Parts: sequence; C-alpha cells; structure tokens
Amino acid sequence: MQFKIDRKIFATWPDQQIRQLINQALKELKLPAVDFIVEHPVDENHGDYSSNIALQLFSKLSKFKNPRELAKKITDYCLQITDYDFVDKIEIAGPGFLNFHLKREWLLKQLNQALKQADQYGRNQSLKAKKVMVEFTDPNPFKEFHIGHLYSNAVGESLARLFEAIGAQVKRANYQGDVGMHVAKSIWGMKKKLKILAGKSLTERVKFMGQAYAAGATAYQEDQSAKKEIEALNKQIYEQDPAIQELYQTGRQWSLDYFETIYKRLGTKFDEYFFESEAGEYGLKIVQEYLKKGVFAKSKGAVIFEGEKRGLHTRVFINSLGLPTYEAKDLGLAVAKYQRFKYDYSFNVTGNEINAYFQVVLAALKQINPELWQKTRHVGHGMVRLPEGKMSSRTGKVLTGEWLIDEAKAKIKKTYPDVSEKTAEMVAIGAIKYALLKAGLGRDVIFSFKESISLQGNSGPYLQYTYARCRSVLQKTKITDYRLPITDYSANSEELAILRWFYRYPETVLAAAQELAPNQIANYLYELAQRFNTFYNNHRIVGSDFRLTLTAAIAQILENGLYLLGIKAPEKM
RNA sequence: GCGCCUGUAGCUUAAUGGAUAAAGUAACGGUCUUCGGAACCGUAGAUGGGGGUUCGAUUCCCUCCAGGCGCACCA
Repeated sequence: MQFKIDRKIFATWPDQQIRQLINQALKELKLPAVDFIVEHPVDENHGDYSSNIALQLFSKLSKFKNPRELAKKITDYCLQITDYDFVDKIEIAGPGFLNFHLKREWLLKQLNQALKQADQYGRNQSLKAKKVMVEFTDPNPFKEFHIGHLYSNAVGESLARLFEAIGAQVKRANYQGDVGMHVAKSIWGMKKKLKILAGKSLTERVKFMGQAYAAGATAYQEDQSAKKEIEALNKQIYEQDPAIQELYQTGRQWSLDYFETIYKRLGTKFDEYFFESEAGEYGLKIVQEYLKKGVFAKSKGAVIFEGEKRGLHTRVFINSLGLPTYEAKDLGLAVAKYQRFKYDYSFNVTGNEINAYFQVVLAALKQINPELWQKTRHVGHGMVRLPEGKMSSRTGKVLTGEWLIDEAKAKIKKTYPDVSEKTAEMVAIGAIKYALLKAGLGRDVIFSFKESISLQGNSGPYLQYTYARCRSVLQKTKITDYRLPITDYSANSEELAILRWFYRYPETVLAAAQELAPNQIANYLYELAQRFNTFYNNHRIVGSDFRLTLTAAIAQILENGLYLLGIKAPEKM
C-alpha cells in the first residue's frame, strides 16, 4: 500500500517552483526532458535549494563541453524570468550544480506565517477526509507492560499525530490478548499464591501477575503435570468456565486498569479496543468460509494457508483442536476494525520480529478481501534489546515501562531538586520518548538506560529546555503580538542560519508523515534548537523586535514539533 | 539449510545516487560582570572486506564476513 498524497498544497513551495522554472527553461532552450532533483544541499554555502539538472542532462547530450557550460545556459534563461519573488540569486558551482538562494523577504514572510498560524503551523490537508486507523502498543493482559510496549506506544502515537497533522481523521486502536496460553500460564501461577494480594497497589498486583506468568511459563516447560493443568486452564478460559471466571475477570481488569494509568502518563488515548477473544470469533468464521473456497487447505488436522506457494511460510490458521490461532485472529481483527471504522488506511505497528508472519496474514487477506488488503499496512519497528540480549518475560528478565519512567524521573529530581513534580514527569517522558524516536524505525534499539534518560545534547530535555528558555525570554516583555512589521532586515549570520532552517518545518512534517519517520521531526527540531542556542549565546534578544519575533516563532515550532513526537513543552523547567 | 533485516567515529545516531560523510556522547581544551550553563565554542576520531554499475556510491547490484529475526498447530 502506498500513501496517496496530494501535493497541491506545496505547489507554491520554492522547490516546486524552481522545478517549473527549470522545465520551462528546458522547453525554451529545446533541451530534452530528463529526471532531475531539487533539494536542500547539505552544505548551506551551496544555497537553499540545489539542482543537478545540468549534470543529468550533460550525460545525455554531446554538444556541450562540460556540465558547467550547460548550467550557464539554463541559469541565464532562468534569470530573465522575473516573476519569481523568492529567488535571490542562482549560482553555478562544483561540477555543475545550480544553486538557488532564497530572498530574505521570502524567509521573513515565513516567520510571520508561523506566528499567524500558531499551533496550526506546519499542518496541511494532504490527507483531507481520509480515515486512518493506527493500531499500536498491544500489551497483553496478565503480563508486564515492558519497555518494548513503551517503544511501540511512542512510535504509534507519533504516527497517529503525524497523520492528523496532514489532515487525516485518525482512530487509535489497541489490540490485546485476553485469551490464549499466556493467560493460562499466568492464572496457573496466580492460583498458587493468590492471598498475597490483599491491600496491594495496582502496580504491585500487575507485577505479581508478571511473576505468576514467569512461574507458569517455567512450570509449563519443566513440569509435565503442570503442563497438563495449564492446558486444561486454557480450555476453561476459552470456554468461559464459571469455575475460573472470577479470577480471570479480576486479573484481566487489573491489567486493563493498570495499562490505562500508563497511557495517561504517556499522553495516549485510545479510541478503539480490540480483544483476541473477539477477533478469534470472526477469524474462525472467515477461515472456515474460505476453506470451502480453496483459499485455505487442510493438513494434519489443521487448517493452513500455503504460503510456500507464494514464497512465504506456510502457517496454521486453525489448529487441530479447532481453535483459531493468532493468524486467524488477525484476519478477524482486520474485519472487526473495518466494521467499527470505515478506514481508508490501516496501520499496524509492531516489532519487526513478526514481519514474516504478517506477510502471510496479509497474503491471506488479499485472497479474502483485496479491498481491505489494499488499505492495510504493517509497520515493523526494531526491537528493544538489552545489552545482555533479548528481554524475556518467561525468565522474568524484563524492564517495565513504569520502572523506566520512574527511574528517569528520580534522576531528574536528584539532578535538579527544584523542579516541580509535574515538570519532572514531563521531562522524564520527554527524555524517554525522544530517545526512542530520534532513530529511524528500521533498526533494533539497543536499550541504554543512560542514553534513554539523557538530559544533555541531542535529547528531549534539550528541546524542552530550549522551549522554556524561549518562553522565559519572551515573558520579559509585554508584547503579545509578535507579527513582524519588517519586510527587510539585514540579519546577522546566526539569525540568517535560523531563518534558513525554520521554513523547512512544513515540508519536514509532510515527509515524516509520508515516510512514517518520526525521527525526521526529531532531527529537524534538534537542528533548530542548536541554531537558536548558538544565536542566543551571542546576541541579546530583549530590546530587538526582530529577535523577539524570531524567538516567538521558534518557540512555536518547538511546541508544534514536540507535540508530533508526543512530548509536552514546559513553560518552565 | 532457506528467507528477511541490519553493519557509518570507542558508544548512540544523521546523510530523496551528488559537492569537504553530519551530530550527540565519552576524552581533552576553552567561553560567562549579559535575557535560564539542562547552554555555547574548539581539538581529536568513521562508511565491515572485495568486486561491479555510474560523470559521481554510505545509498543500487553481486560476493564474502559479522550480528539479529523468522521458518506448522505459541503469541
């Protein structure tokens, strides 16, 4: 599935106009059309936008001595056109790049845009009227909420906010495994020592269930009689046997209540909850129906999808006991989701360990409902690993999300004893989310405690600090409307460095949403904050209308951008 | 064994096939009679190996090496 983005919104953006200008020049000069790029050069001495048109064209033509000669011809033509109000100058550089420098007036205009649009700045309507469902976090009741869930939550929430930022109507979904062997294992463990729980907090009760799960999982592997007991429990759970209903319902509710406390701290609010018990029913029916139509096959008493015929794995959808497996449940889930929300796009955010699994499910979905298949996309992110290796809830070697947040918070309070409780929480969440989101989604996240709660350098707190610093300076004045009366201003180099960076925010938002890459927002904001702090160190802001305006605009972008990462910007810290 | 993913500075990460590979962190050295030092500036340090395509490769292709994940009734 590919996002269909309407780029009309950026038709007047400089890169689009430069592209038009070059195409016009090619036509006029009777040069052949050829693929070329217009991009921001890495080195800003090379201008604000740069094109490789001359290099691309040169390799196709023989009548020019070198690319620079060709570049000169195109440039000369472009310079005759006067109705482009944003280009200051065009230079030919290096092997034959065309470098475009933007006019200061245009840059200053963008500053005003940011202040005028305030919290709407950077948002657009590319996905207007599109419905998008994003499924993420997916913790399992009766087990811990570990830092992997924290990661999935940070990624999913950020993607949801990015989709909203480009105009989509988004529903956040959470899919939770309330039936299955892990529940049986946990309940088996709970039955052994239930009495301990009287008067304990929710956190402790959930922690206890985690331990119960570990005990059950170990016993399942090592003890034959325990294994039989657990399998019997699994059946009881599936059949809703009254004998264990109270324990089951109590434990389930503890988990769900507990998860809500974590979501609240993280700033996520789910619109839709789905459970495996529900998805299983749908899944079973679907698979049975399409078994008749030949999509699935019977083998060794089970119902399978023959993925091997398509270069995938063959997987079981209904096991030989007649119960739906995870595969069937995921098919049921797709349908259940669509019944509740007629989505145009459906994203499923999980760890990439199930990438191959998901390909099989999607291949089956394609046979059953091509329309839904078209709309569905699995987003596999890297896994969180400990330096010692993989986390395992079976051995109890897990770090819970709550532990991490509390540790981060404790460190902040220790380093800065004066911060308020509220701010410490905000900064702790900011540090963790930023650490998780600043890297691309592809690779595994090697969990480093030190890194994840870092307060210096490229960190969430650095951005929050910069925001608070901006706000603090602005509060020294009584000005409330920072609109700029100035249309020309001879900016110094630090000011210019900021001007030449911040107008890129709207295009960064679009790119991040389109490429499913929250890290692009993180990178952008970090660069912005760095430029501001360098400027701040060398110039006094209070007393200059221009600098105050600049500061206000930066604060606005920091706030907007942090929001897209799911991070709050504190007024003080 | 087969398939997928990942290898960039000691560590964590940037870089739509473009120009001198960019930061943070750790190390060392600096900045402040100033609006918030959770800041700023400087020094030193890298594309796993080998081929290929290209005017140009961290990026695409092949191969080797290293690591991770997956491969039938768990989720």
